[in-house]
Amino acid sequence: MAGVEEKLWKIGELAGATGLTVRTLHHYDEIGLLVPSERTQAGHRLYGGDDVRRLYEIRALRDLGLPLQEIPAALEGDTRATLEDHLRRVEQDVERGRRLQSLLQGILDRVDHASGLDYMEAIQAMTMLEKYYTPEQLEQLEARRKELGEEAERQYQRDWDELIATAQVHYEKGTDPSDPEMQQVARKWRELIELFTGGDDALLGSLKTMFQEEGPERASQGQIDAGLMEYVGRAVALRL
Amino acid sequence: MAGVEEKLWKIGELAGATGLTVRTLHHYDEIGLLVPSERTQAGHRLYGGDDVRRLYEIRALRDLGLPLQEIPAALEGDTRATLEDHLRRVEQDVERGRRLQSLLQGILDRVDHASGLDYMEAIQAMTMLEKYYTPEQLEQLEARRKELGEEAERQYQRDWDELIATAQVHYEKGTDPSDPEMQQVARKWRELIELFTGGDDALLGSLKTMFQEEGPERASQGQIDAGLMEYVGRAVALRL
DNA sequence: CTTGAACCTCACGTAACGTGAGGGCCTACG
DNA sequence: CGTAGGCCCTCACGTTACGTGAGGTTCAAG
Repeated sequence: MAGVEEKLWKIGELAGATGLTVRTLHHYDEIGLLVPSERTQAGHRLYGGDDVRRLYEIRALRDLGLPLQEIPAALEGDTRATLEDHLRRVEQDVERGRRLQSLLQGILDRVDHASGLDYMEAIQAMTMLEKYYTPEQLEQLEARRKELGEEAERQYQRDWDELIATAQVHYEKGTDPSDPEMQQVARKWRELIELFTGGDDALLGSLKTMFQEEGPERASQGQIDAGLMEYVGRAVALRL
Repeated sequence: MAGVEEKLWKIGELAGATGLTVRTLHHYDEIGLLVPSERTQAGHRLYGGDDVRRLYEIRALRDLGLPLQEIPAALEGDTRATLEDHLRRVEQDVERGRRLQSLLQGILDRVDHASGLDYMEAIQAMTMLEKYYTPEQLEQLEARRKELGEEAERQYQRDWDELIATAQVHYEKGTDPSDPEMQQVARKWRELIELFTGGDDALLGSLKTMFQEEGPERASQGQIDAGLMEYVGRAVALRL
């Protein structure tokens, strides 16, 4: 079959035919990914049929998100392993993205609905929540919040604000934890927590862990200090 | 309060305290993100309380994946808009990642189970499927394949291979489409397609569109050429 | 006064090209 | 036959968020 000249492509033609840019083909040449098998005397690149076929394969793998560096290996038989590795990376990326997404969503929601909370506080808060609650628990909380609606949530926030203020007053006055008024506070306290956890003991556990490890100030966004927490803790424990 | 000197941090101390590297702080200085408010005579950087607070905010926003370029805006009041934009980008990334994930998974599955299909063919095939089927339809197909199990799928492949071979023979012999033998083929053909679509008309529609726009050769991975397709089409349409 | 630690300023490398800058080659048209 | 486009060539810098030396200065302890 000598004398049968196959078509040779100039770089611009090949670029036009494949939808890639001339610069991209230059780049592939530079890094040795696709070196045209011929050049004209003037140095112009000429791509043969094998080059073109290789380019189509390169583009297919690139479009799958493979790093250019890994494409030669994939074209020489390590396809399976290369693609499996890549899939694992993609899965991890997606997972990270999802966590980030719910984190951001949580921050924006929190700033919308919580009273007087600025962005940095909301970010701190959500970051802490991500640390102590599992993704499922966070979804659970999110779901119940949506179920209750915005008004109920604002009311819930107001109830807490008021309850904490009342407790603070008793704490400063030195009211005994067993005092009926303080026990009334304690009952309401348990009730609000129950409303939050929805009776889920795992959620309650995560909440307690967070308060223990971060301390009441951070866990409550500065609403409850260590002294007040300890005082309320005693009243709640009495269960009179 | 004059004379009350607040603590000034040297770059190494600040790096150690925040978990960042000295190089990172250098970088933030270079790009103007965090310029230390003081320097010693020798040129050593000194960070004041305001600098430290700003750094914590910077780190929080950076950890949310915000580009450094957008952090100044976020720190000066455009927080909401910046975070919302960012959330949208993250959502898009996750979506792209998910599509890519199912594409890769599909390719690997296909190479595992389809007879004699190499990677480039599998990639071509999956890319084409992604073009004609909605993500939901792809999930649906995936789900049913898992439901049926590997053996059933291999059997399904063998059934098609055999049926196409038989049809090819009749096509070449010139058997009339209305011939009982060919009508037998046509019934089996309808049956296998029904098995594939599970009776879902939308799926059937996508399949037909794919065969029309890509042509039988590409859509069938080279198993069915235009002539055979037309011939079988006539036999199937008869419904004797 | 001398070290060793900590600090400084360049400056290159990373991934996959985009975007000129400055300069040859080729072909059609006047 | 000269020239104007059009296509080609080779640098080489810019992008993102730093990592990693190189080479030299300053600080704090002995």
